[in-house]
Amino acid sequence: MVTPRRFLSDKLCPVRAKRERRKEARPGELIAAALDLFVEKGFAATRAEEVAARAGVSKGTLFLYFKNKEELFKAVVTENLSGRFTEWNKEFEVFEGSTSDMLRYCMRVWWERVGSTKASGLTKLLMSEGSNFPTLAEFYRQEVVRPGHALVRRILHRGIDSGEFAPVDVDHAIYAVIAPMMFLMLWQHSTPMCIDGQAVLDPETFIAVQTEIVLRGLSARPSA
Amino acid sequence: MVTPRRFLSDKLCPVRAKRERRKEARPGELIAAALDLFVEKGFAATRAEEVAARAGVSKGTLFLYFKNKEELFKAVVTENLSGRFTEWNKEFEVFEGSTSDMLRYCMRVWWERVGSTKASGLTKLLMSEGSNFPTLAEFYRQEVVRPGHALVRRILHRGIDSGEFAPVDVDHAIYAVIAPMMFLMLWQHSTPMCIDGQAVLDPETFIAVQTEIVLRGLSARPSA
Amino acid sequence: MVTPRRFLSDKLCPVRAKRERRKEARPGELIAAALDLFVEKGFAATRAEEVAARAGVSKGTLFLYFKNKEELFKAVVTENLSGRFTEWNKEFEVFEGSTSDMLRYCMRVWWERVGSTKASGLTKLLMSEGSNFPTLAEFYRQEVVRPGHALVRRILHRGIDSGEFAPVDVDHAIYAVIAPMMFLMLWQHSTPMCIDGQAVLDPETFIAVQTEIVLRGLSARPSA
Amino acid sequence: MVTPRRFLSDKLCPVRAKRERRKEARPGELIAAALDLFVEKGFAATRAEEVAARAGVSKGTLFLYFKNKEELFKAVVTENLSGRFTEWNKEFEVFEGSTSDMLRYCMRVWWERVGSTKASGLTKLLMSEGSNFPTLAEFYRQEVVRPGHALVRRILHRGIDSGEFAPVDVDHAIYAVIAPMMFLMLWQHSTPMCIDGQAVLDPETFIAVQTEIVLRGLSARPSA
DNA sequence: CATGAATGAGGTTTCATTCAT
DNA sequence: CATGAATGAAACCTCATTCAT
Repeated sequence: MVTPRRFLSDKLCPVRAKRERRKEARPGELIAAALDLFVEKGFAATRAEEVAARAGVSKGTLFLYFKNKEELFKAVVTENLSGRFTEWNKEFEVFEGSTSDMLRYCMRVWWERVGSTKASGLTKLLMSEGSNFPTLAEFYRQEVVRPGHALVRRILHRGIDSGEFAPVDVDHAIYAVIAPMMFLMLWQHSTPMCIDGQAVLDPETFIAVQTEIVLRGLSARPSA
Repeated sequence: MVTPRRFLSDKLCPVRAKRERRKEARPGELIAAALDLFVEKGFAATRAEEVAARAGVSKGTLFLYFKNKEELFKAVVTENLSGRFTEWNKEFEVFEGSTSDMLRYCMRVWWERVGSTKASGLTKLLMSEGSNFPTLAEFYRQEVVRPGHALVRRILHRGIDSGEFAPVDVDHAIYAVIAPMMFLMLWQHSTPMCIDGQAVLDPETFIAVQTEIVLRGLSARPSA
Repeated sequence: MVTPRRFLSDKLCPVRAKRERRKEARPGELIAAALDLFVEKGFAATRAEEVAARAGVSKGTLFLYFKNKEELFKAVVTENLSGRFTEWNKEFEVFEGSTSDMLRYCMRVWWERVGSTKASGLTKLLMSEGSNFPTLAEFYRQEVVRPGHALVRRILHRGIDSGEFAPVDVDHAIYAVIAPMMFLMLWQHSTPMCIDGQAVLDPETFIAVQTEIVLRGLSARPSA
Repeated sequence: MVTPRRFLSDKLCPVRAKRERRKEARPGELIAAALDLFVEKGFAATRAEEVAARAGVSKGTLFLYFKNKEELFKAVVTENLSGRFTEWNKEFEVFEGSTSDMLRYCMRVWWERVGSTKASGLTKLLMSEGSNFPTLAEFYRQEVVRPGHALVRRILHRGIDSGEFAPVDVDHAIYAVIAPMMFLMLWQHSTPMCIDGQAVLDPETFIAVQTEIVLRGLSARPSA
């Protein structure tokens, strides 16, 4: 993220200047702190100063790295969600095996890398506060929803093309795949709603079961 | 929408001054306006003055009827959610028929009277902002979650006692019933997340399908 | 500025409620305080809270009457400068006498009602800070410069049409009239530049002398 | 623009390292950049970092050469205005010819070396912001106003002593000489006030005309 | 009862200045 | 010498809540 102009002298001086190391680490630390707080309290209720404090810097420093709170939020989304789609797209390009396995793999990987992490809270945040912050909502749609849908769409097309899946309206079928993910994300970040905080839903089982249901629904050969 | 406590006396004295009737209607109008705005923008982002304006009164009047914003919110919850449990409990006490039908009826009635109304936005609100307003979260748990769970628990016990349902851990099974409701409420109030606002999920079908799935899961006689 | 809804009851109660009287007086008090401070310190250096304090109210009250600092400034300009042009235009429409006398009258009246008052500081302010606040500069151009030029232009045209003035390029001649005004305004508000604050320039003499010079310059009959 | 104090040694050692020359040029480059920005935006609105950037150095470097923004401003004034008085004083000491010609020369030279340059913006700046920065105002009075007045005063005394000028109160007459200069400086840096930015006033003509007017006014022999 | 003027704590953002490297 | 990361005081503006009328 930062152009390391001192590459040569760094070689000569392997113990990089502490200050400079911090400088490169700062954006990441701030983004991490912001992710925590945004997920915990929402966008509006998170105070810039608190993010800075959690990252161990002062108020002013935050604005040294991010023009304003919205840009900070966008960076959080980019770092934790949209930035990963290129990697995922590549994985799926080289995937060999049935499309059913591909979808299973997709769901599992999503759970491991997003659903079960704090990043899933960002989705909930957008659902709650999106209408109050149209800029953020639009950014999220462009950077996360659109590529996410595209990824799922590709899988569905692959299945249909190969004859594994019945030919359905892909644009609608997408939601059958995404709905369980959405639900899990919401559920996870709404535990305060459960009395006594009982953990009742086993997410991995839920994902597995829902995946099979969806697959059966999509299958070209109707289950007997 | 507001329980008219003086209904009878109104009948006896039909010429009651219009102004006085307005006076009695005030809290209800404020609650209705508040419901709209809370659901639309969330608790924190809703300004007291806007609620008052939508109810056609001045800012000061709002605080005449409700000590503060939190009390207003509690009134909204009471009026739209918790206040209805007594009525529902009664309905279910006199219900005759199989427990499966009872559950089907429960789900349908919930959808008609809550799920499809603005009141369902309150649940989403609590999920989003609950952690920022512990008092409200606690109030909601006591007034809505607890009686809601109790209602479902009673249905499940009835089914188990009658042999219709397999004997399961009721405290956990509750969530199987509630989860689809929760999901629908969240989904409904998060449409901005969908690209192009495609309406994809038919709520009534969703409820029906999920109900049958749950019933099959609960059934004492394993589906062949 | 405020619709007095209580006209009748005011009649019955001639000692208007103190609070309400204040309410109607507030904008004016705030504008007066703002004029003082803007002229004294400039736009950027004047703090909103200080304006409020000088008007005897708190920070928040200022923003009750003016959306933001720029709107406050615009109100100050409107109240003290642009609002007066309609009155002036009328005066000049009914003016009888030579155009030379009309111009003399114009200059004298300008000095009495603007040049010698704090309002003249606004012009200096715009000259200094206009480029930092393009919105304000544009507003001032539309609301003050344009009608001011129009007024002078009309006088010049009248003189030319009547044969008193030589036919000149009016758009340029305007500046011959305005320049002495501008200079006086700047001079007045820049006294700190004079050592020991010696008052050296007698404004009324200056205006009179400059007026005659301009008149001689405009005259149709060349001075012998 | 910067007085190269090491000029001679540079000649003796032409191969002096470029970096060192830069080092000596720094203050001058910073002062030049600061002049530009101060004149363009004013003192308060000019950001230290922007000055540094325009001079091609980092923020820290600026404060290496100038203790703070005020000292930087003083250096700008010294370099562009007060530093020149010694040179001018010398020129006038050796001036031969009538005092009228001396005054004409003075005005012309002032226009060429100050009035028409960016330095003239400093005067406008002080007029606008002087009251917000008393230290700077005082500095300017001591370093520019005082020697400027002294210069003019000497010319007037010379004329009176030689019988060319009528014996007048010199302290007041000074302003007759200075006023046109001030006006031009203000006018020049306030173009945004003109509608459509019409250039109307030809400065050199203005200076020439005003000079003659002043001379006639000062002359010992009343114009016929 | 009803009003709406007034308050002031609290949040975001800017920028001169310092100082470790 | 030079850098630029870090600081924190200060300014603008919002809004829940109070209270005189």
